[in-house]
Amino acid sequence: MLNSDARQRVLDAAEKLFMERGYRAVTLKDIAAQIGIRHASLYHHVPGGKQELFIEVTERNLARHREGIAAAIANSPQDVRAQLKAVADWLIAQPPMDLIRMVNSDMPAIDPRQAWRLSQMASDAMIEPLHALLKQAQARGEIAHDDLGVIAGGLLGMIESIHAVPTEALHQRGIPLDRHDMAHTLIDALLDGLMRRDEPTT
Amino acid sequence: MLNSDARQRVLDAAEKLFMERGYRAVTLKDIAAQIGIRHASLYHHVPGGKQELFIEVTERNLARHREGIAAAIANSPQDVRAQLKAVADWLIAQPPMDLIRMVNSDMPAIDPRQAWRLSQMASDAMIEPLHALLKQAQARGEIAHDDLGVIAGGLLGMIESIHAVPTEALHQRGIPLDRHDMAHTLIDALLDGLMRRDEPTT
DNA sequence: ATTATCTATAGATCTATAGATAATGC
DNA sequence: ATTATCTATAGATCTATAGATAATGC
Repeated sequence: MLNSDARQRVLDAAEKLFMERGYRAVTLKDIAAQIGIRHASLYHHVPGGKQELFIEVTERNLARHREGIAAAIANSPQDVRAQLKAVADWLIAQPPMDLIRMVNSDMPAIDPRQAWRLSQMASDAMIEPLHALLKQAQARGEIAHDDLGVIAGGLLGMIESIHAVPTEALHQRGIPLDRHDMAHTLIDALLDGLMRRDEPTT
Repeated sequence: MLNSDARQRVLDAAEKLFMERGYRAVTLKDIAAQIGIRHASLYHHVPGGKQELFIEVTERNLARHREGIAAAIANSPQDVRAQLKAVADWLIAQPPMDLIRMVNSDMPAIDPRQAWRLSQMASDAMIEPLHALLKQAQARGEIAHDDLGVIAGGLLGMIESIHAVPTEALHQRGIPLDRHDMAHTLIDALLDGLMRRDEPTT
């Protein structure tokens, strides 16, 4: 069986660790330890070794992101705010997608052609769907901006930055804003703007 | 001489590489190679070894960020937009400050007490100055929001995300938006909001 | 003289392979 | 029988130390 249950456990553990810490910061022993086997046993499921394992699970992760984002949008009303919040909720529930680390640390460590391919996939899976969402909202007249590509990237970075808030920090705070609330706050701010608009004089 | 010229070169190279790729992804050999010496020679300047080197240059980098951000603000007019753009210009000129990677990959790899200390420093150097900037703008009546702490974090993530745009991508584009222009675009968007506001009927 | 670098090497860790043993599915 | 795991080990790489050699500053 080329796609056994055990193989999936290997891929799941590898995906979680690689996405969380990056290619070089994860050893095969770490991955094996997480599912309670010896690292040599990994090769039975992934004969290609560490690099191929990384490439496979990164592809898998990006494909899931593409689907998850698409589903979040599809299950929301035709409204930028609702759609962006649905996307954010989905992203927050995932392991961090650290594109800065991917570009500057992971990609230089693997085969350049594969790196290029993965970078393309990342752009297609993460930036493009957001860009499309924004363009459609613009077509509907909800928003107005002429650099929506740049906005899509910044929006993603803004949402993902919530993954830099350590988990404990959320519990020990006075008013425990959870990650989803934070994401919604950021989206509202970007849509409505921070500038104070003078109230119409009553 | 405890602070020789050669020692500074070591720290500079280490800082650049560690900030770019993260603790585990940089070897002492990488650092030595960048300044054209053998890795064993590093120990003459940094007897504490890799971990202490990482801690020292991370502290240094965070201190520089604190100063650089403060200076950018101090040299700007009292205006949120100008101040934020000055901060962004400074950040864009620095190596990426990948807080997601720091929290999830670098910090778990070093001594927990040092990790806690560095995390505090990062918050003080990066988030606090932005938070203070926003609070003052609010006090001046320029902006209005009641979660400026969250906004400060998101703003930082948004600006830093520009470091995920590969350098080549900037050159091969039709209209070559440079990183500074992108940062300014994002700041304008956050201040003004994306929502279309109906023009006053003429 | 002191400071900076080098060569050589130890010991740990990491990726990967080979071949034996255990578990599972007919 | 086939699939999954294990032990043992090779070879590479990594951090770190020791002691020799080269460069520099009086």
